[in-house]
Amino acid sequence: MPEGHVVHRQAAELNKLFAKQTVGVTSPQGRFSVSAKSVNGSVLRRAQAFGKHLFINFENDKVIHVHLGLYGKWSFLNRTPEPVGLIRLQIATEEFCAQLRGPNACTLITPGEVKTLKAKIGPDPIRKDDPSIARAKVLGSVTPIGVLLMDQTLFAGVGNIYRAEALFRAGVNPLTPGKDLQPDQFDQMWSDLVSLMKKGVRSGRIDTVRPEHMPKAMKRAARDDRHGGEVYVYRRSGLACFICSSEVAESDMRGRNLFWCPKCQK
DNA sequence: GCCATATGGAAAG
DNA sequence: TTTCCCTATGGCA
Repeated sequence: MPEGHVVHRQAAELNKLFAKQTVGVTSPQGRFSVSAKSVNGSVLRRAQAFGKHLFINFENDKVIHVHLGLYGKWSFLNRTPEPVGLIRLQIATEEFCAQLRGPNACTLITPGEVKTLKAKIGPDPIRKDDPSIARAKVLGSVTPIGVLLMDQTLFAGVGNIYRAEALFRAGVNPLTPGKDLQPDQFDQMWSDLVSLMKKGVRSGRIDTVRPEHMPKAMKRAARDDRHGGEVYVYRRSGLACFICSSEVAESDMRGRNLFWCPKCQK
């Protein structure tokens, strides 16, 4: 259940363990067996992340495309254990093993399909992509910025946590139409996402609380910590805002949980 | 044991 | 706009 920073870490981990090596590729669960066979025993060239999409390149132009969706998960091990649970894809050498469970997508695709997919992925803050086209679309859109931030053609790799936190840090109400944003506000949020998400790649956590607010954040209830970092509003509904002490709000936005501070984000 | 929930996205209606 | 998919986990009987 990752956002973009985790996918970039997973690509790096796959490269560290397997790049340029001959690997065993299997599908203990069976659902990916036919495709796994076609790359089993071949050389894994490299893995790369674009937003939340992962591409694992093998020799002979074979590519496995993985998207974790809500439930997908990678495990990295320094041995190959007996399969536990439903393992869609397993990549292994004598030394290391990577296991993939519950992905939204795990398919063998052609170079043409890679191209089509990549063309649909918007600028990724972690890749330092140029956001100017997305910027123009956002600043001309009547759609709420809270919805736009989840649009992967505009902000690749941003998920529900980074959305909530970037909006909070910018002091922007999620319902604000894109066209009502000041251009400065877009630029500030974009550069904020770049630094927050790159920090996330380094640490493997989502930490968004500024140093001056950390004392309050450290006193939070344990239940807020499920995502593994320190945040202002994500999953903190009903609790006191670290800045103004009013209750953090929660609602549904296009089928996803939305968190924000009604006072700090007018 | 059963049920609700989750950092997502595509397909169906 | 709603439904569906995929899996693991935590809370509660």
